[in-house]
Amino acid sequence: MELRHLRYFVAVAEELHFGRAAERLRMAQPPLSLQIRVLEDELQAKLFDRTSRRVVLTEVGRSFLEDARAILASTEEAKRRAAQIARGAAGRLEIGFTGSAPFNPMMPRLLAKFRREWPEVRMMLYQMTTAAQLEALCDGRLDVGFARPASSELVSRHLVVHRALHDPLVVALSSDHPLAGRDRIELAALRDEPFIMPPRHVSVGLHDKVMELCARAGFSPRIGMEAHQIVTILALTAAGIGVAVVFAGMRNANIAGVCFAKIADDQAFADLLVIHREGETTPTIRNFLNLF
Amino acid sequence: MELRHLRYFVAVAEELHFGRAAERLRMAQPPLSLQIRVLEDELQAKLFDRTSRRVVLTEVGRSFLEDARAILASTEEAKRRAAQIARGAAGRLEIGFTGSAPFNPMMPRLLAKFRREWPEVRMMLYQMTTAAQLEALCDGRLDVGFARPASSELVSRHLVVHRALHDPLVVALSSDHPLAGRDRIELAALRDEPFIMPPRHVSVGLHDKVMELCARAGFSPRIGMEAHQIVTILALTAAGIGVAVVFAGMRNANIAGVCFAKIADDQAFADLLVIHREGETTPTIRNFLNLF
DNA sequence: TAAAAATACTCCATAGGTATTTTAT
DNA sequence: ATAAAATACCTATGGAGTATTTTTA
Repeated sequence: MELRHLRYFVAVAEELHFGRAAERLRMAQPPLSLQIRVLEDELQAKLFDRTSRRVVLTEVGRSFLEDARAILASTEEAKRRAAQIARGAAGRLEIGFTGSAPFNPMMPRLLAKFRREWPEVRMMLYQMTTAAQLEALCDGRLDVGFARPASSELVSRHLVVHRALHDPLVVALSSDHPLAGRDRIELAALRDEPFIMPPRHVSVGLHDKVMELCARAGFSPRIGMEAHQIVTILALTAAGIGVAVVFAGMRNANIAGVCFAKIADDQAFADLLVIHREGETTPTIRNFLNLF
Repeated sequence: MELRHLRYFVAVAEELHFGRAAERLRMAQPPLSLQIRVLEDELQAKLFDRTSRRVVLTEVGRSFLEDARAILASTEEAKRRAAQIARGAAGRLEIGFTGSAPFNPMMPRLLAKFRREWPEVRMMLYQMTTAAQLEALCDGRLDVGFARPASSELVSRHLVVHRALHDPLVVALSSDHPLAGRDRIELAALRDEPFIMPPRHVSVGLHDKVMELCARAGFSPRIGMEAHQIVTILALTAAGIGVAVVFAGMRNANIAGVCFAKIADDQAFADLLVIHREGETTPTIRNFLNLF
């Protein structure tokens, strides 16, 4: 059985006349009769009771007409959907992001813009560590990731990065801290403070960057405590347990008892990157990247 | 697009290997590659990203795979359903019956038996006058009818009758009537009683039969009242308004205050007939008639 | 008898086969 | 170097056309 048989059958069932149906199908009547017979043979059931004077649907024919119409409609729908996805106007986009990414309004704004332009694309959002995102990007579980990998994490992977945001690093201090309220401080002033940091394996980029900045300021930071989540780190600084270096976007976290101060070092930044597979041709992904 | 394309596509999508898919489809690899390309051309979208080393589904391909599987499953389902209806094992059976028919357990029992043997067939039941049934049978709105037509009603219609039940006619009397309690009475004994009857246009068969029986008993009945429904006629006899001749099955109506008596005339019967179209070949109808 | 479906046959488009080349790891 | 897809070309099945016959209201 082929869709042709269904198309022919529906035409005859609608016209109840082989000649007119053939005309509508732009073909001759005999091959149409033949194909209907072939269909009947395959179904092992008569679809029409026909004499030379009139053609009527049998009970089987009435049932099969509904089914045939539904199947033909499904194929049109499938074609339409395929074309839509090919244009990037439908389908799914798998998006990874680190816990800190959405605190800067840039990322939420970007997602909103994409939604506005491509409302039929389902955006799937997954909070993941940078390392997990790189892994997932490589084996196709993610399409784009928002993260701040150390350049060492990118080597030999077929990934491309794109700077989404120039994100300065700031110092987070308890409001009770003597330096609280300063607009800008030298890292060296914090040489004796305990630092609160993410474990290196969770956030290689930030960890190494802080180490590098401290080294340049002439000291090696004492790590007072480690916490996986940036918001946890901020809560700990609010409690006066130590100081931390975090992304400027975290000012938006609005955690009570925390003050922020710029760092007097022009290398004090950790840009937010959008990461995707090299040579990715999926239109949905291309549409997303074209928003920049 | 033809179902063949979908079958081929699903095979390749499942094997992710043109050679193996071709083997599974019992065909050579080159025509398979060609047909997939034809499909892609029609959809105006690539379904696979393929190199000579590996084949992977594109986003469009993943979506189209779901659709293709669903469409192929629908066609199988449609074929299965058609075959079932062709065997008479599914579909609908339109059944007409006069108000009196179900009072004899024969008809309910028959329906129950059919339901047991062909549980997937939906029986549609319509209470209709005999004349309406004959009309509906002729133009296909009914498949079988339970009625007692006068033979004059059947002339020149392409209908066939089958005796479902030998149904004696009995006299219905009020319990207060002097003749109440008799097992069997002569119709002549009722010559002075008002008769309660259905209007002739509603029930030609019963009306004419009563007239004929009375004529043979040597009188012409005085029609005291007319009522459309047999149960109404019985209620009126219970009230002592007159006597009536009804089908023996109506004893089961259990209406208080009514007595029944056999009629001393061997022509006092009005068999219940099953009526259907001549040369009807629908398997559902054949299955129903085969229950006799 | 006339309208319409079925049959008989013919033809050619294209699905599918075989042989070979290209490509990517 | 090799496995696998693509390309080139050929074959033949069967879908569609034309002419004619059969059927039934």
